[in-house]
Amino acid sequence: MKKRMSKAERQKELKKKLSNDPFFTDEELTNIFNVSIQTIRLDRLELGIPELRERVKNVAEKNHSKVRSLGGKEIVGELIDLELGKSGISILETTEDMAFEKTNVIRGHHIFAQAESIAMAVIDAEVALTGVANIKYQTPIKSGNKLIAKAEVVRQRGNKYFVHVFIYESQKQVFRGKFILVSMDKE
Amino acid sequence: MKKRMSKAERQKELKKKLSNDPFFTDEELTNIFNVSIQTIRLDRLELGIPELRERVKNVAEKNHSKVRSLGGKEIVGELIDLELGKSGISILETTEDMAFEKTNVIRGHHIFAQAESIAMAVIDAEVALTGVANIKYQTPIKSGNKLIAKAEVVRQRGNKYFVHVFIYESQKQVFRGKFILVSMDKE
DNA sequence: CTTGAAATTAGTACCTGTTACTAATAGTAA
DNA sequence: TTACTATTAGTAACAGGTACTAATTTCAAG
Repeated sequence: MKKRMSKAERQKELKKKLSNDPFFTDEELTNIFNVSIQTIRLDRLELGIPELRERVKNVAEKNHSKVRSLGGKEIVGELIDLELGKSGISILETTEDMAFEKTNVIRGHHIFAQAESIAMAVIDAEVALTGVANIKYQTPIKSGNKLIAKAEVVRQRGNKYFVHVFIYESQKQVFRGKFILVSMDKE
Repeated sequence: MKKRMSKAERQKELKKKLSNDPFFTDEELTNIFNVSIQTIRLDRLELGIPELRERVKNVAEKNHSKVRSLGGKEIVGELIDLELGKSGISILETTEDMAFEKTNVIRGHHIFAQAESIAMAVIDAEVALTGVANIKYQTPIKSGNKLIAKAEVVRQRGNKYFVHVFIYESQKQVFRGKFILVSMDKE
């Protein structure tokens, strides 16, 4: 980036640059755009772009408060009732970032994760592992809806548990699945 | 938090507090623990906890660069081969945060997500939705392993696609699933 | 009670990446 | 040439620290 571009162009570039990488200091930006630090600051002011620390904080806060939809938490959805070894209920508030951008339809694995999650929660064992699952999605679900998952232990044989999970969205069943979970209590 | 606790106790609390909420300034911490700011700084020094800005930056960086294992990206795993409408291959590098803390066994939905993802990728249609999936997990997978998913379109009827997905970990099959995907090209 | 070490507090200089402001200079179009 | 915009320069102040020195408090053991 040697050339000096026009103000408008520079600001457009600046905006883009910072939106997909907010970690630049003003000083680093002076080298990139080959203008003085004052110009950069003026640009940020005009564009309403906050300072580095604010930008970084925003990124951090966004990803911190998020219930870590998947991966982090051991349970997907909010556990609202649990009878260990028998049954359990969980609620999952679906959000935009669980859906396909174009259609707003919730991606299947989120629903699956909620189901798997509640299925494992009801098992009265330290650690469980999904062995086999026979699942059926019934309706596409748009983001913004609350999903209520009900799990029931239907049978137990040795360290194998058979759990049925049904997920509803405003009375309508939208998912059902049969999970076979294997406890691995003693290694 | 009125009481003055022992040094050891305070440091334990401090560590915990900052690990699940890194956004406190030293000054805020003085109020929480009812000690001087110097003590807080000494504690952080002894515990090797960096300053607020560093902590925030770390959170931001972690969640920024991360391939957003699930949710963000439209594809889970790295697409390495694709013949649209026919077949596709993807690789997923499993990491610790996809696994259960205690056992290091990868959580089922990550595997499912990879499978669903590659299944949808091979479909020659703008948007697809998982209709029915009949899946089987075969072996527990420890984190750190590479999963290779192969998807194949076996049949197409109207806007319904039948896709088989197999996932392997070093030659061994660890998952198989049959997906029925419904394209929703024209609303 | 006294002494000595650990723990805590105080205080200062300095650092980064800024905001907020004032003022000078360069570029450009009428 | 003039008027106006864009850019640059420079300074004071701020938050949230680091790094260091030094004083003060606490508290248990002799």
